[in-house]
Amino acid sequence: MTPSRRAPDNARRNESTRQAILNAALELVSEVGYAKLSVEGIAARAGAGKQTIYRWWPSKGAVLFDALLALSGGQEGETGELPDTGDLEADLRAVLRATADELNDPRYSEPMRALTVEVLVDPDLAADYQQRLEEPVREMKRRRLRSAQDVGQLSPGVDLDVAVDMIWGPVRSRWLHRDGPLTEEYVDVVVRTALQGLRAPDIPEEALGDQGAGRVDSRGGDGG
Amino acid sequence: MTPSRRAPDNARRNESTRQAILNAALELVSEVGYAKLSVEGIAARAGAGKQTIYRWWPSKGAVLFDALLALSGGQEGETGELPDTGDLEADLRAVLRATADELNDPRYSEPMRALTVEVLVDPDLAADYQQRLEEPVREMKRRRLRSAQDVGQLSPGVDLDVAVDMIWGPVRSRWLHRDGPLTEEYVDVVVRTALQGLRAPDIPEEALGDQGAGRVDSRGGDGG
Amino acid sequence: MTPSRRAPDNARRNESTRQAILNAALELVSEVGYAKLSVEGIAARAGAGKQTIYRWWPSKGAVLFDALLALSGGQEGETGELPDTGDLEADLRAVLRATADELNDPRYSEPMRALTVEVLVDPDLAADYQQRLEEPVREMKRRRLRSAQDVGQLSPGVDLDVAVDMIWGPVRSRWLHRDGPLTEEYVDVVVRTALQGLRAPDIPEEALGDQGAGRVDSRGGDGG
Amino acid sequence: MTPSRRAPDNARRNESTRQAILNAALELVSEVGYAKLSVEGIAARAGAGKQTIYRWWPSKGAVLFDALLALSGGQEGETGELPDTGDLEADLRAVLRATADELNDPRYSEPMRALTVEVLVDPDLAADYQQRLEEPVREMKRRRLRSAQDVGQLSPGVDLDVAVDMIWGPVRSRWLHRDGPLTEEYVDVVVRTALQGLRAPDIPEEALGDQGAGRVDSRGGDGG
DNA sequence: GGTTAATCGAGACGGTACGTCTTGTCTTTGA
DNA sequence: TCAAAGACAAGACGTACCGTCTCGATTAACC
Repeated sequence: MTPSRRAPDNARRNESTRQAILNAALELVSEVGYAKLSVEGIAARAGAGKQTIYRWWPSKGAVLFDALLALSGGQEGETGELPDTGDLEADLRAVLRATADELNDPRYSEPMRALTVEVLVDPDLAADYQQRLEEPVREMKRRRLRSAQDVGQLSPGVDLDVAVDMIWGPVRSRWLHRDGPLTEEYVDVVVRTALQGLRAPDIPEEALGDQGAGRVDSRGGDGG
Repeated sequence: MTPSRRAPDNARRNESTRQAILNAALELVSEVGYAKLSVEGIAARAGAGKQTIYRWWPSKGAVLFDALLALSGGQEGETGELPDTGDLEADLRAVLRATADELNDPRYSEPMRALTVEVLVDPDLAADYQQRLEEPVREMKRRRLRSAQDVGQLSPGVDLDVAVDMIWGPVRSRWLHRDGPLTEEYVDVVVRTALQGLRAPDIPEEALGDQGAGRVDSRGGDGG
Repeated sequence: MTPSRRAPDNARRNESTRQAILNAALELVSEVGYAKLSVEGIAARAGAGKQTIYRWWPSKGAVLFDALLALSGGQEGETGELPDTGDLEADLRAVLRATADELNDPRYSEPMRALTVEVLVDPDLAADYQQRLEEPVREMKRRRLRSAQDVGQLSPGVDLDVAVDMIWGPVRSRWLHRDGPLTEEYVDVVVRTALQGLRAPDIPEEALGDQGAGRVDSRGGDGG
Repeated sequence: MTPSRRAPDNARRNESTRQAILNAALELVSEVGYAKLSVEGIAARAGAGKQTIYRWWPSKGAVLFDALLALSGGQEGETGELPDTGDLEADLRAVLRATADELNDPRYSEPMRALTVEVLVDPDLAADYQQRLEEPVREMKRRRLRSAQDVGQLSPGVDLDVAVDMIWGPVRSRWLHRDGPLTEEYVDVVVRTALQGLRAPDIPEEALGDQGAGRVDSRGGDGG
């Protein structure tokens, strides 16, 4: 895109100030929570002027978004791939356990929850989020499921977006709404159930390995 | 509970003022959105004093919660039951279609989204919400699923909370995050998949009745 | 005047806060000068909210005006009279010496200079100043001079506004522009010189040529 | 003066940019008034960088001062002389009528008022103004009055600075404070009245009591 | 039925943060 | 090698709401 007449000139941007602002945003959101996060506070903590923030970001949500992206090291377009060992269930289990670990770490989880909530509320931010994070990630998930269809581990008639919803939806939901703890057992059961259905007879215990019983205590104290 | 020294005396409460405040809150949240909803604005619209609001509600989220409860006509404890015709899949289909209809009506949906988001963010409100709405409803869902287990329509080993997550989670998630439209086809596929699993071979078309193909176009324009 | 719907209700005004604001304004204008005087600073020093200032005054100049009025103890309409011992020159000398004393006291002089300058620059404030201070004082001066005309100490043909300008103009000018020190000697000479000019009998009309009468309508519309 | 280490090298100065800046300052001060005049605005209008202004002028007041000097065509030191036809009153009348004409022209008057006010408020600018404009002009006025003393049109005992104040003070005051219109009649009356006072023979010393001599040292260090 | 205590509309108050504006300095870039 | 362009830290502007706090003026309950 040709830089428009009014758009700030990215080349002149002070990178160290940008870093200071993103760090300040992350620190403050951890310390005081998103509701009490303020542009003034970020600027003060970063030793920056407020105008410098307003020059480059449209809202505090956008600052936090960039801060989290930088934290995940995730470079813009770079999506990567989900693991594909040929065993869909095992791969999904690994992926979701890793996700659960991240979501159980408050340093990452609390800012992430704040951002997620802000995205629900700010349509401009939502568009950005959708384009730069949500859609690439969802496509990555679809690719892994398509590959599973190719090798007959997933019904060929299944809509891949529905499949993504069935597998990742419950975990995201439980995390976001704090419906219960995100344990390894929980994600394992979700993966297995999504793939086999609730109606299916229980898998014999011996087939489960050390993942424990098919029935887990999935509800309990939140701890938070 | 004995009324404490400080608690306001419910008996003296002016009911018409209460109604005016709840109505004003609903109107304003539709007109300007939750972010721009303010206690001052509600008071002005309702022709009430700010103190009158602060006397009876701890936050604007709490006002909105009461407003939505009143809107749903739902009286406090009264839970009701999910339909139980003996056919679990048909019953769930009916329930979720009705839910989808509600969530597709912006008059109900937008304030509801606002409240849901506020609950994610305000722990005090969350506790109230959990106790007065979330838990009773979840128990109602669990009861229906338990009944299905009793008649062998659901695997006996399944954790009922996980089951609730598998069935309602994807729909709630898709609605809240605006991942795609909440069509009848979508909820039907979710119900069927949750019960049968993604791995299962496609159900023969003739068995589906007029619900259409097993594969639906579940993604597309949001419509909202 | 009936209080208009939107005007703040003076009865509810917190008098001690008002005093604190006026004091803070006076202190700050002495300490940092008018240019660096800020509404924020006044509010902070007074322990008041900014809105409280904006509720009651339209500008920092207006605050300072009220502060100086309060300082002079001058109650709104109450004008008082200049001394009238029967000796115009002696009376004027006494009055101007007292004025010079005030203007030589920086505690009064510096805020006064700031206000005077602001009046030159802010038309809204100027109107207020004109009505509440300037005009009543000028009328008081005119009254004293009129009385001198009655007893033959001032030429009957002299325009009283010109006379006021001739007597007080040089002093005000020298003070405001810091053209030199305001000593007793200076004001004495100004009084004597002005009166020698003003005391003289009218020049015969025929000697004036076409410059018109000795008495001109020297006051009137400003013309913008 | 030898250019100090820090002073910009005048030889390298871009004259057309300097002109553009002075013109922009004059235009803007007419359009928006001094209060809303900003260095940014001048730079933008002149197509110059802000730094170019800050390099050559210490403040926006200094820019305006130079702009007005350039407008009056007045070259730095060049003072000129007041007319001297031998008739003091006629000469003063002519000079003050011309002054009044200038002050009645808003194109000149409004920037001039702005500058005058700024001089009252900015000591650095005041020093410059005093040295480059005020004092040379006052000396010019003194010269004319001294010449009048020599031919007996002005009392020999009169302090020339007081005389200048008596003649020009009321006009400057009336203009600056918008006390009334600056008509030909007004300036004529001021001149006549002032001269009648100043022309009079000195009052015998013994009549003055202890107020001291008729001639006072009315000028001197400001002390501030 | 009169007393009395709480609620009500209203809105001032001390605050915090907003998003904008300007200042004066520093940095990059293009001619 | 200079000047335009403009990013930057700083901080005031005037506005919007926050949640608390008086005010009188109704109510409503209890004597």
